[in-house]
Amino acid sequence: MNQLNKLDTAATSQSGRGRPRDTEKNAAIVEAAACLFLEHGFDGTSMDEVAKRASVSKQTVYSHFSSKEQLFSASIRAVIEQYYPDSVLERVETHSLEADLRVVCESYAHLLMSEEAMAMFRVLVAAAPKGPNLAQLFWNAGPQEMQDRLESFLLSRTQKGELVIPDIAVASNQIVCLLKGKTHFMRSIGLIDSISEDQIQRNVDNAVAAFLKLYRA
Amino acid sequence: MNQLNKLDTAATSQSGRGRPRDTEKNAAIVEAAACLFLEHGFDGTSMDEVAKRASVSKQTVYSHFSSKEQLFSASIRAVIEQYYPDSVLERVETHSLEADLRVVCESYAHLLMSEEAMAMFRVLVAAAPKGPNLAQLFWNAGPQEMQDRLESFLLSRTQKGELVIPDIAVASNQIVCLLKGKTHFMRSIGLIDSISEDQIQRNVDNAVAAFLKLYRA
DNA sequence: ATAAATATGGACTCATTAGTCTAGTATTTA
DNA sequence: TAAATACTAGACTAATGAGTCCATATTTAT
Repeated sequence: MNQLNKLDTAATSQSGRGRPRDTEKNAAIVEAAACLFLEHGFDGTSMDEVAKRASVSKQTVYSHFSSKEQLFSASIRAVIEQYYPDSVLERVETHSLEADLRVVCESYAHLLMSEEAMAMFRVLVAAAPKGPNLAQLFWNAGPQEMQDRLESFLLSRTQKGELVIPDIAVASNQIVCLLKGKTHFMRSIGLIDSISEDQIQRNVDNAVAAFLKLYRA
Repeated sequence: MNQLNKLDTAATSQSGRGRPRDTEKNAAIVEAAACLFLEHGFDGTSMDEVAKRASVSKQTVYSHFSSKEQLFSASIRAVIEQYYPDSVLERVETHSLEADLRVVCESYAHLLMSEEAMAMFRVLVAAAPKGPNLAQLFWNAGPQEMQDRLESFLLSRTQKGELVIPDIAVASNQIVCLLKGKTHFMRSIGLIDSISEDQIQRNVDNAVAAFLKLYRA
């Protein structure tokens, strides 16, 4: 299997003269590829399918992206980039600690368990042998970002004296783990293929309760 | 992709007459297949490789297993069956609650994070589209089994009055989640490819500390 | 013995798929 | 207007891999 390294450059030349590449077609290709890769994985997606879905000739695909690996990389990157976990934290109405914590947890639980996040996770698991580049990218844009915001939330509540947390990094990690529960694992291996709002709420309940018992001042 | 259903019968006929199938060859095939599937996944493993590795002709492979899917299923099943999470719980010397809990957690953390468990997880994630059969099998033999034993341990300590646990199922789940921490996730996507004893210990420390704070009488 | 089954190794079919090539058309800039 | 590049449709190459076939040898029950 090809590694997915720094060698991953854009396709062909790009000097002023001649007809420029069609950016809409480029977008269509990336969009189609992202969709197919996320649904069927790397091996399960053929370049012909991508071309067809993007309503573009196969040659055009290869004119924009030099190889399947490169298209894969670009597509996953694109998905990750547009994947802004919106910052609930800045919109939290300060009612009570518990109420706010609940809002944050609910929001994160939905994000963690979304169809898109699960699909991304599965694809990255399958792509793991191709090297850590994509995984790193995803980690920074997704989980790490989320964790940072969570930590700043916890920090502010600590400074208010509402929480007492010896190690904030550990604490925010615990929240995430508790929110996933066993559900994330079970969905990953296809043991269950959707999650009910009910189940999410149960996870949130347990996480919030446990967290408050651990760290409430 | 073929589903992996009940239709999964053994290969050909099996009536008294004629040369019987060589059970050693059968074992060699399963062994080779299991090893290759776990290392390279379903798509990444070819039947020729399996035959070669088992020192057997390709035809023999097909005489024992009617298709690649069936061989896959049989191999993974075999691995799962020989996968007895040994019962630390019955060998726990009753010192203190904390000491015993620590032993149990350490043992489970090592199991959860073992190369074999991670490989199995990755394979099952990739095989998820083939249906929940294998996932179910794995779940029952692995995580579920582990959880049951953990619950009985917690129950006995509850009955001794050392712990106060409103919902034992939830509690044992929490232990497992805390033991995995973010490490399991990161390894799944290949962001890190091995785990240090040190990191395991940190996870155990955190899990035990949190758990005792939550449930100690 | 003889029939029925397995085992071997290698050749074989057939489908899929990444990637290339060609020939013609459409755009864009110098 | 001419050179340069992009886009299209489809044919093409080359490799890979699942599954089959065959001739031959071996093992077993009747």
